[in-house]
Amino acid sequence: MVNKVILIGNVGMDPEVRTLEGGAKVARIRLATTERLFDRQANEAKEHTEWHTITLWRGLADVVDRFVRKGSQIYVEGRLRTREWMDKDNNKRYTTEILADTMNLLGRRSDNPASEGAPAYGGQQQGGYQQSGYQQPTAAPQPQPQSAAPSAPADDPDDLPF
Amino acid sequence: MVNKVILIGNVGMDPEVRTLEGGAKVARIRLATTERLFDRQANEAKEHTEWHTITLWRGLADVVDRFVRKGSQIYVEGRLRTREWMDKDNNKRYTTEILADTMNLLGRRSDNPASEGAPAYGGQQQGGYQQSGYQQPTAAPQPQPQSAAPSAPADDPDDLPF
Amino acid sequence: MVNKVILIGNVGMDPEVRTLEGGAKVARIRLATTERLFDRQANEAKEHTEWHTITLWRGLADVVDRFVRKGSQIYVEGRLRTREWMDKDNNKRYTTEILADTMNLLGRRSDNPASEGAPAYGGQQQGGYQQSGYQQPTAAPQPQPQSAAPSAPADDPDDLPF
Amino acid sequence: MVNKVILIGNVGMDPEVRTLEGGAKVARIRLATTERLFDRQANEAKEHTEWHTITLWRGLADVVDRFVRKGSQIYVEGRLRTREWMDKDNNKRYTTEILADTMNLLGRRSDNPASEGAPAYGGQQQGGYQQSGYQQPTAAPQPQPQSAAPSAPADDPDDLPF
DNA sequence: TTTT
DNA sequence: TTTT
Repeated sequence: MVNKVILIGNVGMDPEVRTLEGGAKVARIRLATTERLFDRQANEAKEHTEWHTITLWRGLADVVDRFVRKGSQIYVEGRLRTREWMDKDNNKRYTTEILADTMNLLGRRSDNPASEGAPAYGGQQQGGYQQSGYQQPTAAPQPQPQSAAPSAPADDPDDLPF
Repeated sequence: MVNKVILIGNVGMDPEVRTLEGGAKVARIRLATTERLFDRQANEAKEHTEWHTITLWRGLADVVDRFVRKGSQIYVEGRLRTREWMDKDNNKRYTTEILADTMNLLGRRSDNPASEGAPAYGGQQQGGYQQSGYQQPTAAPQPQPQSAAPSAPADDPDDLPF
Repeated sequence: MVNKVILIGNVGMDPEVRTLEGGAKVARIRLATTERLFDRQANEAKEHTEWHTITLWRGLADVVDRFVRKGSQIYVEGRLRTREWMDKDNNKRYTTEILADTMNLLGRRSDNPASEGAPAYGGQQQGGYQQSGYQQPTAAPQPQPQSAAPSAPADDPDDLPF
Repeated sequence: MVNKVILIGNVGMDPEVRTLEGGAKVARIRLATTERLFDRQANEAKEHTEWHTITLWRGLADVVDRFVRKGSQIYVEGRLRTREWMDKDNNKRYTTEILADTMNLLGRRSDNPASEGAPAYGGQQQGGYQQSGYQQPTAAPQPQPQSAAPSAPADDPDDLPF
């Protein structure tokens, strides 16, 4: 009932972005998360880097296309998805990936490798808002770097009848 | 940029549910989460119960109305929201609540206090599916107990061009 | 930097539990999370069940051993871990699992398949506390069902100097 | 049973850090999370900034003391905690805060307002490791900027008996 | 009170 | 005010 993944890490290589025949955009990212852990056997600190494959569709793929590069630090929220495929020897193989529901660019805009020589954004306010999700198929054109689309209904807490 | 709350606990009293003039439904729940912690000063285990106020709108409020009762065990995902209000002495006061984005009933259906004398659901499979969110304004009628609405687009991993 | 998985689902088969030569206990669980999604192509609702493999060590493995069975509904918080192994044809293969940091049994105690014919717990209060984590190597003997160990320091908010 | 808050935002002012008589360090941070939402009534996009008060103890307070400043972008994982207090008119008042379990500095080191004129860290690699938690009272000296302490036991997946 |  |  709940299948949630939350990652913060650095992108290992420039993302792959494709457009399907039907017009849907898909992006794939390799993301590294590094943790320190203590090796009980060796009685010493070690570091472990885990590499994640993340798939992003439509609006999120578009944000990736425009703003994510090798080295970008990002936040991803999504779900685990195991795909089944056949290898060259016709053996069933499984690959586990993260299907993204939300993505945010982290750090300052100047951190972003994609900001070098990037489109000017005409000095606009550009929002800096960074929540994005699949929930917004009707997302307006997205001039903001680091952003996909509005995320939530504005149910006014002042209206509360309690 | 990220404001996320994840709670699992027990409902302290029957929820309040209201319908606004405009027709929108709102529900309010008091949820208890209990944790054990170790009191360093006293050198003994203690228990702390935290009480949360959760606001749920529209489809989620409807699920609450039908299936959540005092004693229900639920999963809630949402955001922190601090409301400002004036007390009787005209002092500014603040109240922090959780605005729910998702809610799930936990446990077996028979656990659910709302299941006593509940509508029969015609012996249907009932799925046990429990994801629900505000993202689905177009949610079909929801025959499932423990559920609000479909949660996600079915981007087919088999279509992946990678 | 952040590699977090949060799952709520049902256990697909009785867990495997082993004790290593060094004395450490390990458990492995297969957990199903089911979500409903809407198939855009077919224009119809579908259901997807994702199967997760979860590894739990020491105290958590012990709780699994005693209280988790096929059918149990559990909450798991952990990290993604990809293991590399060689298949029979000497090909490098990868398997992605969840290394658990926390586990909770959900629902009422009577829901728990392990509660049938279970040890009596001497009519004790039994706590019902369900937070558990690897952080507590010094966990006291754990008489509580559904529990591993205290989870948190009791830094007293009343002591706050702010 | 589960009371979890995950925040990513910007620090609104320099943190307050205190040392209690017993020697424990405590820090307090005001953190802003901004989200865009769509106002259904006004039919227009709006922005909402939520301000959170975060309390951090011991090792985390120390990291805050050394590396967090007004403007820092941070990741915080913690729990909701409502404190009761008396106002000047002897009325019971409640304040909800986040008690941090983990904190990470985000962005590149050069982003960090605390890095200006900061201690040199001996030209070291700086690691970029940022997991930190209360779980590690025995943390070794922490030469890394952006870090508190090792986070996890290194249960070796290669040892798995499955 | 932050950031974009 | 819940639950164990």
